[in-house]
Amino acid sequence: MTQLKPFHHGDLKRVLFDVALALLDEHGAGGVTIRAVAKAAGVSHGAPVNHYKDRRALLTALAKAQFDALLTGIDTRLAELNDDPGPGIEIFASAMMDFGFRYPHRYRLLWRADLIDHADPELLSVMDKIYDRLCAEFSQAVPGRKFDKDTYAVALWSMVHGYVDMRLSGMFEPLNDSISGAPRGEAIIDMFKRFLV
Amino acid sequence: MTQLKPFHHGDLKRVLFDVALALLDEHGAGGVTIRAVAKAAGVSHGAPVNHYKDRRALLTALAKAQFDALLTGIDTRLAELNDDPGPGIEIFASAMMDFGFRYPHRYRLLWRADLIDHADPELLSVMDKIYDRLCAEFSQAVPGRKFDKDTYAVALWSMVHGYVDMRLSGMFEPLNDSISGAPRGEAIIDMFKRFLV
DNA sequence: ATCTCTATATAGACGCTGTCAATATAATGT
DNA sequence: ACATTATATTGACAGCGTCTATATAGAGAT
Repeated sequence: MTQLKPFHHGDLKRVLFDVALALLDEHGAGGVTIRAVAKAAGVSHGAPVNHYKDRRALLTALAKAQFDALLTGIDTRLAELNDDPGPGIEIFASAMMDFGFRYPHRYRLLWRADLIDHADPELLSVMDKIYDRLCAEFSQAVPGRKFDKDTYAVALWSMVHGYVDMRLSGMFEPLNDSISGAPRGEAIIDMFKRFLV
Repeated sequence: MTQLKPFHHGDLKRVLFDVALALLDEHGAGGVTIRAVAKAAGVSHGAPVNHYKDRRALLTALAKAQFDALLTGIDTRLAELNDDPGPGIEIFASAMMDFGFRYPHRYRLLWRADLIDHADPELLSVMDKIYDRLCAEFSQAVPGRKFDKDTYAVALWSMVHGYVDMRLSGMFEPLNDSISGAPRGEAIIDMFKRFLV
C-alpha cells in the first residue's frame, strides 16, 4: 500500500513536479508540456501519466502548491499581529504583489481557468482559506464601516489582483529590474486603507 | 496598388476575422487556431497567412477591436455628462464589467500577453486612450482628494479588472445566467466612489 | 490581346503537442 | 515461486503553427 521508495525511477512524481515548476518559471505555462517535463526528468513521454493523469492535473498541482505557499506566507505574518485591520490588509496585499512580481508565470497560472481545474476540492479549499483570512481582517468592527466584510474583501482582493495582473501584461508601467512594482502598489494600498477610517 | 475588391475568395480578411471572433466566443482563445479559422472560412490552412502573418497577429487584431469597442462605448456615454467625476467612474466600471461578463472569452484575450502583442502600436494607442479617459475623470478637483489622478485611475481600473477576471475564474460566486455580476460589482463601485468624497 | 508582376490560394512537409493502446519490466503480496 | 499490481517504454494518431513549393487569378503595361 505505502511504498516508501517508489521503484523504477525514484520519486518520479516529485521530480516531475520540480521540473514542471522550473519550466513554468522559465517559459510560462505554455512551456509546461507533458513531453518537455518528461524529457527534462529523463523519462519517456508516456511515463508521467502514472502520476498526473493529464496535463491539466499537473498544472493544477502546480497551482495548488502556489496557493499553499501564499496561504502559509500570509498566516505566518498574520500570526504576529493584534486586532488592528490595517496591517493585516497590508500583509495580504504585499504578499500577493511580492509573489506576483517575483514569480509572474506562477501567479498567472493561478487564474488560467483553461489550464487548471478551479473546481478541484483541494484547490478550492486553500483559496477559501485565503479568502477567510482576508474576511477576518474586516469582520471586526472597522471605524466608520459602511459595507459588509465581503464587499471589503472582494474589493481589496480584486484591486490587488487586478493591479498585479495588469502590470504583468505591461500596463501602467513596465516591470522594473527589481522585484516590486512598489511605489504605485503601495499608494493604492494606502488609498484603500484610507477608505476604512 | 489599391484593389477595391480582393479576388479569389472575396473579402477573406474580414471573413477570417468574423469567424475567429465566433470561435473565440464559443471556445475561448485556445479554440482560435489558424487551421480551425481557415476551415470555418472554407479555405485551406495556408490561406490566412496572406492576411494575418501568424496566429499572434490574428489574435492581436481581435483584441484591438475589443478595446476599440470598449473605448467607443465609454466615449459615447461620457459625452452625455458634465464635470462630476462620480458618474464617469460608474460608466467606466460598468462598461468593463458588462463587457467582461457578456463576452468572457473576449475579455480574457485582452490580457493574454502570451497570445497577443501588447507592444503593438495600435493596441497601445487605444489602451492609452481608455486610460486617458479614466484619468480625466480624476484630474478635475475631487473633494477631499488625497492622491494623484494616476493613483486613482490605476486603483479603479485594477479593482474593476481584478473583479471581472477573478469572477471569470469562478471566484467569489459563480457567474449566473444573466449578464451581470451586478450586486457585488455595484457595491465595490459604490465603495470606491465613497472614497472620493 | 498578350505578357509580366504581384497578390492570393493550395498542398505537402516538418516538428511539435496530448493522449491512448500495447508491451515490457520491476516491485509487492501471497 | 507465482500472481498481481505499479510503473515505464514505445509507437501510433490527430491536431497544431509554420515553412516551402506550386498553382492560379487579377492588375497594369505594352
